[in-house]
Amino acid sequence: MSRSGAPTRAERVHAALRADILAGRLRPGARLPFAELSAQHGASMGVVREALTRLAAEGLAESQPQYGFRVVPVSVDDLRHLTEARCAIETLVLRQAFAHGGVEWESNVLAAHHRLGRSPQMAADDPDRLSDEWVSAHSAFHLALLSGCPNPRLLAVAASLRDSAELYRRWSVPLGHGHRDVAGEHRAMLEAVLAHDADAGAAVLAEHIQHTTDVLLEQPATELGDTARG
Amino acid sequence: MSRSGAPTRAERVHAALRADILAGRLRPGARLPFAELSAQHGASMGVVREALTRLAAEGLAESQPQYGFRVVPVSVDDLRHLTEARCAIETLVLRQAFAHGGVEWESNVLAAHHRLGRSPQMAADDPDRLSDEWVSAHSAFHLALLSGCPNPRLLAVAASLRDSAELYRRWSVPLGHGHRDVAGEHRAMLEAVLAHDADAGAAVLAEHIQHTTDVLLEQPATELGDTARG
DNA sequence: GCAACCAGCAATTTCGAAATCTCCTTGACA
DNA sequence: TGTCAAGGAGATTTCGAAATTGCTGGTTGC
Repeated sequence: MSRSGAPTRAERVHAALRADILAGRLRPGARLPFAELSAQHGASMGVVREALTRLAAEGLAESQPQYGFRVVPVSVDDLRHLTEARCAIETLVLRQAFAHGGVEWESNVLAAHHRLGRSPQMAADDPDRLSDEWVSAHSAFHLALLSGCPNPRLLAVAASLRDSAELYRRWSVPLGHGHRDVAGEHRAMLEAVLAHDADAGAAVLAEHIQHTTDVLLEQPATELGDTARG
Repeated sequence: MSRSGAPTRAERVHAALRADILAGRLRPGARLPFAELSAQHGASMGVVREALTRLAAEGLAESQPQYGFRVVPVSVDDLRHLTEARCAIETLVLRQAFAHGGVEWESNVLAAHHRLGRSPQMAADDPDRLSDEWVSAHSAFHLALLSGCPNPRLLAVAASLRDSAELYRRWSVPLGHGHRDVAGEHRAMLEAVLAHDADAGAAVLAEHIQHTTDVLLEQPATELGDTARG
């Protein structure tokens, strides 16, 4: 959005709020009152309004006229739809990456995988929560996978869907802790890339996405239900 | 975004600006100065700012910090990428519509096609410009086609890409006037729907999308070039 | 003659308060 | 006792001006 070295105040608030939502510090469905956010981020209400407007357009918040903004609520149906959309579109993008990606793409994937493998998955202070470092590395690995696709439009769509999924993923991984081999799935993707096997890569990626959702859907409904309305 | 009966001022300005851009009244690359827009729409700069922020997030405008907003520029490369993305994603959505759409879907497509057929394609006052009525009916027909897909996430992605394409379509159709049988392509899609032939429907849709782009790309480069920088 | 610097201007960005609307509480009435 | 209406509190929405930033034109020095 901007390449200048002087980020506007609205951009900073936007980034901070976005991080808060993606990290789960702001619960889905929670209201986002102007006064509180203004004081918290040291900006006027107009600035906060712009940041929230951007978040709403990105699908991370929603606006109800004359009532304010709230973090976008989660729901089982939306998770199903989102998962289906990601399986379809991310595999599509990955196949284009296989078709057009060169040595540089492979190198980036390899590097991102290495960094991911060296990151501790769980936070040091809370073994039930993902570490920020791992989340960052995980996101970077998947982005590296997709970024071999030469079409920025398709890349943007895939990235946007991944962002929305981050809301759900935050709760999925702790729940499925121990029941699955996430690192193995990532390794399988890396091997498919190095072997130039697009079919295998797409299959593993689709399974990877679906698996994360399955873990969450197998949980009692309360896990998703009681956070939907804050 | 809102279902309340009281649209905020920002929403009205947003809708007006969006219509202006999609209709071509605001050229791609043109600056969008606050003072002028404020006076023109009778709203304060803060309101205009929110409207522009939304447009930027939708991909119809772009923001340059400390420099203001401009209508998103067009380019040959972006048109190619956008076309490829639409062919891939819209056919994907259409196939889901075939798989899950019922009688209601078929009826809606039939009705939208009828309305499209009854709309005059070119504006009465200017035979080189599309009529607003036809543009609206055309958009509604394609949306009806896609809306058989039960996945709102996929539908939203497809609709967003169609919006971006509207910027280019505005110039494509007058140029290709006479060289192609748009009505015939639409009829072929309708017949595929009524015959439950997903493969045929997807093929015709992809061809339809690609054809519109080909017409535009065959034109001298000036047509796209001199509007990119206003 | 050319490049760099400085002042002035125009535009965006930011702010805080006034206006408007919604929701909740309180009270009265059937 | 339940229902409805009016009032008040809190929030969002809107506005206009001040502050900041980037650009333009003229001037000075080499």
